[in-house]
Amino acid sequence: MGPHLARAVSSSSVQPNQLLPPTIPAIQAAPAHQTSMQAFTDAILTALAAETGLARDDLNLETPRNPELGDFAFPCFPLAKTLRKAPPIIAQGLAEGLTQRLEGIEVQATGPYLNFRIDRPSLAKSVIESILAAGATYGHSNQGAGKTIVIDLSSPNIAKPMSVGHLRSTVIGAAIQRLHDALGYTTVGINHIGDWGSQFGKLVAALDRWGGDVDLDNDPIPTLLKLYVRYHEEEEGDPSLKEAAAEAFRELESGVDGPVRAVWRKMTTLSLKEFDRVYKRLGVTFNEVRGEAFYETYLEPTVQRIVDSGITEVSEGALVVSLKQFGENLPPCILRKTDGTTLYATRDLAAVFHRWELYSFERCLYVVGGDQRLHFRQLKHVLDRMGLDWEPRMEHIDFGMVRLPEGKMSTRAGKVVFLQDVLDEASRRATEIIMEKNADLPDPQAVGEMVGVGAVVFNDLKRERVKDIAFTWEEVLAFEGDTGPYVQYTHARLASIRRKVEAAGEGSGQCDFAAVAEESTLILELGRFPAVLVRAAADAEPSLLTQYLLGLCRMINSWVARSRVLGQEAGVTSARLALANSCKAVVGNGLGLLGVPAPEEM
RNA sequence: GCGCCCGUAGCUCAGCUGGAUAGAGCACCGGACUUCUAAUCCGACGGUCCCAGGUUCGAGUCCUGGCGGGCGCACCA
Repeated sequence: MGPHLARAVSSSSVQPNQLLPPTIPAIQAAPAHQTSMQAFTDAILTALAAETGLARDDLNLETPRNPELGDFAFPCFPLAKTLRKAPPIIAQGLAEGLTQRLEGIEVQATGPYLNFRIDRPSLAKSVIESILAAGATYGHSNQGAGKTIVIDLSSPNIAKPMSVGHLRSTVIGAAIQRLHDALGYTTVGINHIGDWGSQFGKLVAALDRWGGDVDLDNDPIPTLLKLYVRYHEEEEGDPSLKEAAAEAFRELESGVDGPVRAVWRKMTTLSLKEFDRVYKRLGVTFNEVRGEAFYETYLEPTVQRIVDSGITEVSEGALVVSLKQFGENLPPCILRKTDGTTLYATRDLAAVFHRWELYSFERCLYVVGGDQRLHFRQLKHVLDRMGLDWEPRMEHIDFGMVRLPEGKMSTRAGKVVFLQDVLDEASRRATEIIMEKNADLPDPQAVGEMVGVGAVVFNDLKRERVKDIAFTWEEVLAFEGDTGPYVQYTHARLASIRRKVEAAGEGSGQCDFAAVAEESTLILELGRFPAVLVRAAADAEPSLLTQYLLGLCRMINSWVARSRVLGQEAGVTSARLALANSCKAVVGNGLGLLGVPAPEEM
């Protein structure tokens, strides 16, 4: 079980504005063992360094496209210049010396490449044993020990239902957090709730005017949404509404704890309660759930601090930081409007200062849509102008928009797909399929929820973050091919194999690793898992993991279709079971990090 | 108008931070369930890697300029 699951507090028990401790890395963090694969690559690199006289860090191994050629390859092109020889000659020349230095690794020069092939049985033994020894922590490490990663994720606006668009920040952010947890970082997941701003003036004013007609306690969010839309519409013909909304926000921001604030507080509480139901289904928890309102008391000091740094100016009545030096057409960052109230940017600056002071983070990742690139660029430029050297640690982890085939989603215009509906439908469809395919399964509803929600989550994490997604029901409800259920199914089959073999009393003897030695592409892929996690975390790119799992499962299913575990010679069954269990561990760990449930049966 | 992001098979996407013959899934076609889950597997089909230059021993990958799509451009969040 990953450290992230050890987080003591779930969002469902969190009150707004409550400060909670960050996650603490597990005491018996993943063993600092060198992964099996690194042992081999290290040996090769050391030998190469010795043979060429070059620094190890300058040498790079790659994987041959064609696995027949070898397990690892070293292209000799870069050496051609310094050695003044043709790459194939160099490869030829190095091969002999390397062969002598490397035991159990075959070296072959193929044209300009040096190809390395690890002795099959030792590869199988080494990788499988190291996976089974690490179990649920295989791929984990403590490389991030002592470093804190702050992740700003999900961040819905209260009084609005979550759309499929909100899923992305939540699911991508949560995966990034789990990846860092697995690598031993201390992580702080912050849900920065949008509960502040002039839009809430409108809502308060709307409730003030028509609140008597509606029942807020029952189905609060759609009710609030309707009020908001109505206010927007009627505002056109009645300018007094606009003034009433502005007045309400001014009162809200003035800090007076009067009726306006009471209404606002009620909206917030009701909305958070609704959101928690979705978070629970997604298996997402936060270390801090904080509204923008939390930073209320930090706004003045923040503005003052920026003013004191001498970079502000008054332009057209507003207090701004000019960013002209970063681009002629770059708009300034506005800290305070003409009427004295603050903006989104002001609150985000207050938040990032607060986070820096609290955590001295290694990175502070904002998992926010790509439509806000300019906003984050501006914030970073402000930090830069203030001369803060930690500015590069603030990163906008942007992602593509979810669009409908007919265009951009708009809650106000009713062109929107609600997350709740997607999860419900996916869960229902999955349950239906289960009852049809696996009638004996005890709790089809529960498993259907795992598979349905898993499909939706996996689908969102499948492609590169920055790519836009055109929402189609057909795609989120796909359960075959490159989908979450495909990976879950692979896991369930492996679990089934283990159950059957154990029930038959087989597979407990000595492993004959030669029996699985030829599955080297699969085994090499299993060995790559730790490196995938490292890269996915560094790039804040969960799709590296989803894509890896899809490829791995293709190999696994192909192998399972070809070889049978049960009923072989004892050493063979044991070895195959060990391989199956290794596969199950990797798939299970991978799914866990993505936040996709890994059912034992489906 | 300016800026940022994206452009790979009919569709949705990979392509390991410049390397060997560009790979999957979906769709379509053909095959495999008396044996550990057929949400699977095996096979066939499918490509001017948007276009034009440039850098390099080598470019889908880097640079420049176009084209197409998306997003954004001071008192919204």
